[in-house]
Amino acid sequence: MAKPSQPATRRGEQTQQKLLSAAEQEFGERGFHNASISSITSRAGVAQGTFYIYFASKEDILKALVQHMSRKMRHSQTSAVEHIADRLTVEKAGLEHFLQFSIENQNLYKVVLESQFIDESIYREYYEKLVAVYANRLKQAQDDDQIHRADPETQAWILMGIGYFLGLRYSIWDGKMPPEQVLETAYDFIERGLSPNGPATASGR
Amino acid sequence: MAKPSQPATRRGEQTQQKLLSAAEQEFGERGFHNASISSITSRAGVAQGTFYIYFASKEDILKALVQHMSRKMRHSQTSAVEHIADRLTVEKAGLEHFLQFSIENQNLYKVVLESQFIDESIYREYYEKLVAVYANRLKQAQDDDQIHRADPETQAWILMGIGYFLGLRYSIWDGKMPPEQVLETAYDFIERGLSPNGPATASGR
Amino acid sequence: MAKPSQPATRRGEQTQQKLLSAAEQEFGERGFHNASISSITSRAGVAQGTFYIYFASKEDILKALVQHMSRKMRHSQTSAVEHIADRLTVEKAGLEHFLQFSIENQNLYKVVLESQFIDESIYREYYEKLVAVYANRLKQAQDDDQIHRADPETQAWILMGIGYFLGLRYSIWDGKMPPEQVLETAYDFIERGLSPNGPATASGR
Amino acid sequence: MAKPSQPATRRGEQTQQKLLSAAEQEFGERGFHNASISSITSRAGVAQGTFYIYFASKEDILKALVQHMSRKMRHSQTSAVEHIADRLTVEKAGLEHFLQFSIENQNLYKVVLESQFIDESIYREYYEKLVAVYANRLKQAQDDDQIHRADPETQAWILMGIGYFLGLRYSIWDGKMPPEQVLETAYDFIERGLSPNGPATASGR
DNA sequence: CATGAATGAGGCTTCATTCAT
DNA sequence: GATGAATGAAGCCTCATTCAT
Repeated sequence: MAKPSQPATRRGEQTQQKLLSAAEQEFGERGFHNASISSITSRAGVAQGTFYIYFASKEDILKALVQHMSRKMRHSQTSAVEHIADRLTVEKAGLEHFLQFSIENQNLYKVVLESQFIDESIYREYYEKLVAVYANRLKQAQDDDQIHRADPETQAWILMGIGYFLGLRYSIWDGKMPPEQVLETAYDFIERGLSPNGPATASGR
Repeated sequence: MAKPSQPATRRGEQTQQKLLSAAEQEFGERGFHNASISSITSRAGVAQGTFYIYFASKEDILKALVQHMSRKMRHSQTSAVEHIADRLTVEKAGLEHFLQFSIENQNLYKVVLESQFIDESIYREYYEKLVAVYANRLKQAQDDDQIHRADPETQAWILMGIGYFLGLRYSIWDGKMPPEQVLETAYDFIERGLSPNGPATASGR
Repeated sequence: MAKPSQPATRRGEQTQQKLLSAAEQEFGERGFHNASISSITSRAGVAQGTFYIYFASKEDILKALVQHMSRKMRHSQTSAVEHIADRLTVEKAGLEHFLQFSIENQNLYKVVLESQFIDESIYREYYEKLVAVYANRLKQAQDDDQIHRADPETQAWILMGIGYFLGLRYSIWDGKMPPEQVLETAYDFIERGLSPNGPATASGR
Repeated sequence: MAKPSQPATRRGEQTQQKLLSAAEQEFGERGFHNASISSITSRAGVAQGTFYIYFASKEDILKALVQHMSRKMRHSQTSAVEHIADRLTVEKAGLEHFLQFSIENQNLYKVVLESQFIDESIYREYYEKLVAVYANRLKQAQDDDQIHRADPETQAWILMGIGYFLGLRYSIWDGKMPPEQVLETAYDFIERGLSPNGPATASGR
């Protein structure tokens, strides 16, 4: 019942890694509920019982996977844009990078999405941490007057929403980057939405 | 195995309805996989076997539910905005309406979201039909020069993405409409993103 | 519970007939246990409940089918050979006729064979009645010194056994009459086995 | 879904054996369809789930049983007659041995018979392998001019047919060897049918 | 006579988890 | 650390039969 201890030996570490990789594939391909521990151990080439040396339960390994993806995604985002000076460009690059990352980590990404139906808290945590990264970036940009001033957290959810659906539609369903015109439209939308100079509309808020 | 036939009597129709409502609650509250047919039939006040007179399987009733929600959502969207003349206002109203609708139909909405992990095709169908509604609306607005000219389908996915995450964050997680400042930011973003007059940005496209 | 009464009207008679034919097909094609009453009624074009107007249970209609086959088979055998004078020829013709009959009544025949695993008594009755026909025929032939004198009932079981396996192998499995050389060998074996003049063997019994 | 692997330990082997014996009894006594896995496992003294460690399904264990019987029967036949020199005597001894064997292995034998209605292919395989043993024996006898020359495979089906019905009638239904006069008649029939010296019949083929 | 909705018991099968070796 | 046999609860689904209309 107690959380299994961390591996003490190199061999143990390898076994744990094999289990994580196997679970990533199994969950990604068949979904959490259709996945079975025995499939995971068999993919990993270990006996069923071995699983419980490293993970307390099926949900436990899911959580580990989501948290792993959480770190990976945030690092990926950060390192992808940290060298870009222009803040508007940053957000467009962030989207592109996210789409690329989704393609390359399809299984892990699906695991994250599905986690909301297994344990909402790990899913919320994932997005709340990610939103924090975005919101922070946006807040700074606002302070530097490089983007439009508004609630940065909401801006972050919006950007994630855009990425989410474009990612679903293209990265997950089609397995490839969106066509040029789609990216154009998306970049354009983001640029307009975030640009510090509002549109000269009559209703001009 | 044969697809259950449609009810031939009034009584049958009522039973089928009771099952659909019961499934909506059960799936919404416990999720598809934790839901059990016996819970559904017991909520509906019928015997377990009765379920299979009307639905071929657990997945079959899920599909029926998603398709029901699909129609309901599209009608709701359409009728909510059809009397609004200004096209930019339409899209903002559409978002607000969507968020309200999500709160009022939480269970059904969760069923839709989860369906992607049970049968991707019904989930895709749901969103592709919905996107068509939006894209059509946007295309016309473009033709009337009331919104910015760009790929209307992508604009539709973007708007849905914004609604999706705001809906998840507030309607589903918090069960209420987002606070004023969030809506403000979202409306603002949409208005800027769609406004026919581009923002006078330095990077000016 | 009580045996359903015989149909009183012409319409009822037709419905009963439709059910019997449907059951013959259904049982023959899918086997007794995989057959379902609802399939039978649906083949017959009547409602499920109608079945129980004519038959007390699933086993009841099986019994009716076997008894029908029993009469049909015995009539067929009798009428096929009654005009043949030579008693040895009769038995060879009986075999040929049986094989032909098995092909033409495959479904019914399979029903008979399977009945032994549903209700042994109806199966026994079927074969005991059939053996009586054969044994009677053989007894008379012996009395006329036209075949070898031995226990006629055993001779009957033997002839049925030969027919049974040849029927299984060719009529049921292959759906056609055995090749010439097989029939030759079988006729020859029967002729030798039954001929009034024993073989001139050393052990000559 | 994956085919259960063979037991890796002695304990596993024993459990598998217990399940096979339990199934033999259960199927033999109640028939395949009335038999239940839970009855089998309870007879074997293991939990229900244990069954599926060793067999993929109810049909799978049936198949294992039929194949087991197939080997047992063929070995039994072979070893029972291999020391007999006279080929006619061999076939008569083969029949007697078969009848005895059927009594001693009633349950297993019933399982074989019923298998034809569960999976025809395993039933066919059973008889085709058995026929091969007989046909081979008969072919050699013909080559040695010890029996009548004819299609040996057909002769084999005929001998099996004789055994089949006598076995059904006496071993299975009555549970004992046929009375003397029945055996006499059968032996006589076989001897005449197979004897190298044809009967001096008028129609003399 | 006929309908078809309803029943509810029963069975097969899966699988996360435990534990003795 | 690792194994793999064993558990047993739980769930989906089928189907013969009944009955009100």
